[in-house]
Amino acid sequence: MIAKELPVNSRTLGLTKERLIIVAGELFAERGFDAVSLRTITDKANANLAAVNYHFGSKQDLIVAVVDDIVRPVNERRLCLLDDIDYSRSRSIKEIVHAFIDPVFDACNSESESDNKYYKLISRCIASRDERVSSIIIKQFPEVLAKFVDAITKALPEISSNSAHLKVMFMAGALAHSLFHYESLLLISEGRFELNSTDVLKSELVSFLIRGINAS
Amino acid sequence: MIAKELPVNSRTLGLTKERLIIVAGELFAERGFDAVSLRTITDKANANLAAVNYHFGSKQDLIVAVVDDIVRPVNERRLCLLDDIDYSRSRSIKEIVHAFIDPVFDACNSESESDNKYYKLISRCIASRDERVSSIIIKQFPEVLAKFVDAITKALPEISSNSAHLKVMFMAGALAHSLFHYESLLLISEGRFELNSTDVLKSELVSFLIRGINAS
DNA sequence: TTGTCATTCAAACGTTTGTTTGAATTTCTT
DNA sequence: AAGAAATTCAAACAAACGTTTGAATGACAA
Repeated sequence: MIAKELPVNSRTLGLTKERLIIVAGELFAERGFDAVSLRTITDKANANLAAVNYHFGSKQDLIVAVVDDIVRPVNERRLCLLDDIDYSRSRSIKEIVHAFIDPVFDACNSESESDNKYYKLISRCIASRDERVSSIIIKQFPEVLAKFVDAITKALPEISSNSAHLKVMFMAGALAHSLFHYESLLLISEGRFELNSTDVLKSELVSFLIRGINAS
Repeated sequence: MIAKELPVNSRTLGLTKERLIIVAGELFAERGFDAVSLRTITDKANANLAAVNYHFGSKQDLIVAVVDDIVRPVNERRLCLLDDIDYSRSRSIKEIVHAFIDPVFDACNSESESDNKYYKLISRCIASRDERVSSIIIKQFPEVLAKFVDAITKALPEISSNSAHLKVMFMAGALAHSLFHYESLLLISEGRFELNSTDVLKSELVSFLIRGINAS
């Protein structure tokens, strides 16, 4: 009843399961976790309705699988980049910001398909206002938060722990918000805003955050 | 069938209607617009289930009423503060940031009751990832966005329109994110973060944004 | 008081939701 | 080829949802 171990044959290994994760990710990104029904997912994935419960156990477990697959490698890469920082240099704040930002953009760009879909999905994860999603994030985030707070404190010994905590939160908010509403900004600005590449967004964001974090 | 004009008697004017808006606001803030059912709202408001459809027409119209009542005065106050800025002074960026931030904190503090509930609700509005909500916001936001972009451009003539647009978005993201996750930061940080007053949050946020926007 | 309107109420409606079931089918092992 | 395991499938389930209905209740004017 509950999903067993991995399938036996590698040729058909998780074909349906993988399709479900991909399609669910796209739909969750565009409409949100609540607004997408299992029937919508399974229809688009050419799978049977019961496939979700067979492979994942429940819709909640599908959400966990989708979110975890996205957030975990990003956070691991963040901590990896953070370890390489030399705090004796004056550019350490810049490196801290990049350690936080780069893995997200890299993950998005590595997904050739579905373009901005992935940006929206990952931003839904970062800034989720949904208990069922943030409960997944919250398991990984304490370590990430603590290490970035430590990093900022090392780079800026004069600021308080509270201030460092808040700076990380401001950084996460600016990142998630711009990733998610980046597309609609094109519409809202009524033609006065144009952006052909996320590289511009990223560089603007990085310089914004570097200066912001350096604020006393 | 659909709600008519204002009730006749001022003594009973909108009593149930007002209770519904207040209770709905609290519940929407805490759990989100989707996760709260009409039955939950009407139960807590000591009203009949049909009261929502009678007074507002539909759940969507209730959401519109709740969101609009919160966002409209904030945006009006923002534009008002923006008009008073003298761009010949060097502190104009600081005033722009305050024009964007202050109305939100003022609105939250004016609500004596339900404390951080109001912060979460308004942050759900600012950074809503729900089409049905953002469609309400999007009606007011183009004007607000355009005027803040103009203000930033006046204060920093050397930056591009794209850059100004992005700075507004970064500002909104940092604001919304910190307002919403401010409470959970106390838990995530595992005791290493303490904040007894939102004044500290606000001042840290303001200085963060001022420096960030001044980034070239 | 009578009549009219606004409001409340209990009950039911039709839909959609996630989930479960048991048989059919496919896949792989022996 | 035969049997076992994994997977797919159509169908149904129970629960929750927003909405509607029509009668009951209240308030107020004539």
